[in-house]
Amino acid sequence: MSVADPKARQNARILCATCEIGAASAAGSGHFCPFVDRSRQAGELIYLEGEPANHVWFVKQGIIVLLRKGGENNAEGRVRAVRFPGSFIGLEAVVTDRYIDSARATTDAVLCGTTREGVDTWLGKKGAPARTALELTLRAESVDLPRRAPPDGNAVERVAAWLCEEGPRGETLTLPRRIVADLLGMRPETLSRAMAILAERGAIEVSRTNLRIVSENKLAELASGGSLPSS
Amino acid sequence: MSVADPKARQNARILCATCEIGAASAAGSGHFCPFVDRSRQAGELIYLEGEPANHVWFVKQGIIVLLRKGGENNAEGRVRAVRFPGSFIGLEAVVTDRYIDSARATTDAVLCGTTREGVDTWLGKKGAPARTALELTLRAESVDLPRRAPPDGNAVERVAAWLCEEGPRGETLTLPRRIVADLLGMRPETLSRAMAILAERGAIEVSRTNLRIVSENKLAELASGGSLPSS
DNA sequence: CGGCAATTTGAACATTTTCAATACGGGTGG
DNA sequence: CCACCCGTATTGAAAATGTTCAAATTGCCG
Repeated sequence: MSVADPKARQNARILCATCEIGAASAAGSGHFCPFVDRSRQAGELIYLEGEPANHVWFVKQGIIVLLRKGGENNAEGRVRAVRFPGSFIGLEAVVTDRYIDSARATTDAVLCGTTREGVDTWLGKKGAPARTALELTLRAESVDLPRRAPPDGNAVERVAAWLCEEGPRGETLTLPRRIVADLLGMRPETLSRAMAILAERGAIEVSRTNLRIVSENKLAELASGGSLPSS
Repeated sequence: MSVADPKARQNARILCATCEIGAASAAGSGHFCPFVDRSRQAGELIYLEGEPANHVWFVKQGIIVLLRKGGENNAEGRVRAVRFPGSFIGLEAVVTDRYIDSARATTDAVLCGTTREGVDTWLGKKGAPARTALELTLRAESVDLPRRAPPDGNAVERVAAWLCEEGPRGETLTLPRRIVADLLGMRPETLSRAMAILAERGAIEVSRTNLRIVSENKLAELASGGSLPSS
């Protein structure tokens, strides 16, 4: 079969001489590259979801997984994406205070890192088109909720978790149920049943066209599997 | 409860006078904004996954859903994300030839659009730091496969679809099964069983540590529910 | 060579999907 | 302004699917 040697990309290493970041630095305002090499061992945690986003990294070698737990439940978070050499990780630092995922090296890795201020300077003038586009893109990505599947909790828990996150923003509550169901990785019928249960438990009030959060506490509790499961 | 009026954001409209894009344009090389207003009706398709990415849009008003079908199966694609005023859609045009999602207005909407060349000029010099970062971010995003869930097909179909997309790149084949399972929205045990079935059907060969694609055709067939389901 | 961790396998159980039928609610035309 | 229609949302019951938990296997690393 045509699969390339699996080790090839894993061992590939970006050198400063040929690095896009290095090249960009020469073209940028700073005229020098603020990123500094740093090695990580396989399995090592690079940063943790929710902690202050003080650093941004560029992957030069190795494979990094991004995990997101979203709500406050499920202990460790699930893998959301995989990053290879040539990608940034933690770039959300440009638009948020805290990391939106955890990052962990799955192989020995070489990362080039700099501080939040470092990238801030490196990116050039705020309000420039490319920088504005970058920020809007990162911002959109940071509120995208990872596609949820049964391993993330059952239907009721996922709906409750979603309402905890999205509810306060209030925007998505008017979306057609079919769309919400898609986002939560379930069928409209399942969403409907889950909302009926949340309503029955007094966490929300639903009509066919409206949805009102009655108790954020109850919602949070149900999101993490609380309340008697009953039946 | 504290949910803002649901209609508020939906009817909010960004004006050129206060638009980030407009402001950025003044700061940019072009010194004028290449984006032009265009209205869309609720339900209207804005662009289709896979078609040439000739335009980029900025959402000024309304709610847009992004759908992705990924493989060749499931007819219409599932909602992957929701975009509100203040976001770009179709910005992948900067790094790819074709749209990676379909976009559809769920409410009446006002979009500001320009051509691929338009943004290209607007973004400023290629190789500048902010632009490089933008491109790397978009590229990473465009290969991210959305977390999968049962509505996307059963376990066997999802694994087969994943192998069809990722297999040729070969990079992810070496990832620990537990990580792959997470990405596919299933438990490691379920992944294991699914791969056993694919192997039994002659689509792949698996050992505990290796995975080789034997027949891409069979894989594609199984990805779309083909072959006798048997049991 | 031995121990550990990841993967595989098995069987019972829980959940979700399905498919069909019903009930709404908004929009249309009279 | 009201009756009627149509598509979306809800409900029900059976079937399919995935999860769970435990046990066995295997490969890797020291």
